[in-house]
Amino acid sequence: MAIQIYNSQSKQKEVFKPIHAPKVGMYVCGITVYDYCHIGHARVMVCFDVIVRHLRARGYDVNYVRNITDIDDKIIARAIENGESTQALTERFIKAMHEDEDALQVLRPNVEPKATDYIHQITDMVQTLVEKGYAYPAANGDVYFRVEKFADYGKLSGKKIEDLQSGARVDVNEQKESPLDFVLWKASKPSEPHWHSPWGEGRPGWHIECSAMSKHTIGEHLDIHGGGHDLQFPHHENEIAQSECAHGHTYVNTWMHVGFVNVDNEKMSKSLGNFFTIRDVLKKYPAEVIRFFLLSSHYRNPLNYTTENLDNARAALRRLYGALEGVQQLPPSASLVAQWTDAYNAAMDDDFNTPQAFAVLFDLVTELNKAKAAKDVNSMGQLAQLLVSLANQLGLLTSEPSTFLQLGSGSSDLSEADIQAKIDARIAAKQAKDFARADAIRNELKDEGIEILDTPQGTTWRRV
RNA sequence: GGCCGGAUGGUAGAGUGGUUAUACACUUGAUUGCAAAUCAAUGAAUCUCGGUUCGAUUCCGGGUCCGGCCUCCA
Repeated sequence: MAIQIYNSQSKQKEVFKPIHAPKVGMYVCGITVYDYCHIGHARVMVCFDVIVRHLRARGYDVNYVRNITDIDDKIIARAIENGESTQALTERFIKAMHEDEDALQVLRPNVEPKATDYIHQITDMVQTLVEKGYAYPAANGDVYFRVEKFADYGKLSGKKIEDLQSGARVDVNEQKESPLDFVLWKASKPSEPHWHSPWGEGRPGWHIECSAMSKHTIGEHLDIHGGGHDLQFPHHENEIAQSECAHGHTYVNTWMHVGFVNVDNEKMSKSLGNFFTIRDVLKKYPAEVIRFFLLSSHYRNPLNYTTENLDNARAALRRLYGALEGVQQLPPSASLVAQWTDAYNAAMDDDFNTPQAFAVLFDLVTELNKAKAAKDVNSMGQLAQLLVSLANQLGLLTSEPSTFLQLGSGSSDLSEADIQAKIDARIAAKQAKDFARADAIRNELKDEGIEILDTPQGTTWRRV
């Protein structure tokens, strides 16, 4: 069964065929590091993390590259605002980004190239484009890409050059031959960070860094290139123009774009100011709940950020962990593994359908709970281990069940020892048939946000 | 204005040319000292108007509404 991936360029699912199987070259546009990452960034990180994990689980040797934009207008502006160097600013936020990713169980890409480490490769590529006539230096020291020279311009986003020209939303810039032309190299003011180039002191334009860095970390022809949906145009369109004109052949086979996280059904974005940072949300919800939430909708669809949806994710995750609680895991039989792994892979092979994969996990939970009810120690042990191993492929169920279930938002002062003492007292009361006392203790705990569960394996507790 | 995507039960969210997942919530039964958890059963949806078809939620066309891109954005 082959993996099918929806290609944004062809607008349909295609059978995935790497250029040099089993190797896969995959490049994802990362973030511009001048602020903390928000939940929209988290979605892109988590979705591509799951995509890479699944490709690897299916036997591919994935070279996963995700860049870091560490020089641009906003970085310069923020650094001036803060009275610090751009380097100090970007290093701080790269560190913060890694902390957020680690919390969300996002595996690091193989390479995280930074634009400022590839200036030479960038100027080389700009030089090539100038030599081939696809780019031109302007009088002020900028270098622009000549969009009309590239016949395929618009093939990714479905836009036509004529439509774009009449759109009139492009900057009027005297330096450009055409308003659609975009900057490859920007002349810098003396006070700004700058690098030497054949066209004078300056810094790279945004789009060119990805063309240059993908070439030098993967190659001229990528299997997969991804990013947020808003990058499709103009960023990815411009990358295609640069790379295909510089190299003279196809740049990317499969384009993947992750849908937005919305707030009140509107795109969450820094410019709209309606964003929630990952670290803000981590104060309110366990990281795993956030990860589950981000994967609960298909990656291409919009995802609405609401407390209801986060709470729902938490409740769903509690069902998964609840099934594992008190079960001694056992190695599953080959037939059991085949049955459930096939179902799981069928979901994930179909354009990484995580909601469908979740459904498989929950079906497995139902079987596991049945086995628990029947006290079938052998079945439940095998099903539990299978559940954990499949969920682990999604970066989920990586905690001990009791650890997750006892995490809470409640602000109880009770220590675990206090809780255990009350539970012991209640058990004693129950044995003495003093149910009024037992219930009183249970209510005391409930007021503290602690829920008591009497199970065949003994009394356990969790936070509400 | 140009281009693109979406509309599924109370909520979230998949698949499917015929019998529609899964989760949360609701109802009933079993279980429990009573609960909780769990199991079982039940209820509950495919925006609208046409077309193709024996049959459309699914395919095609029109409409309505929502969102995105066209300017920095994940």
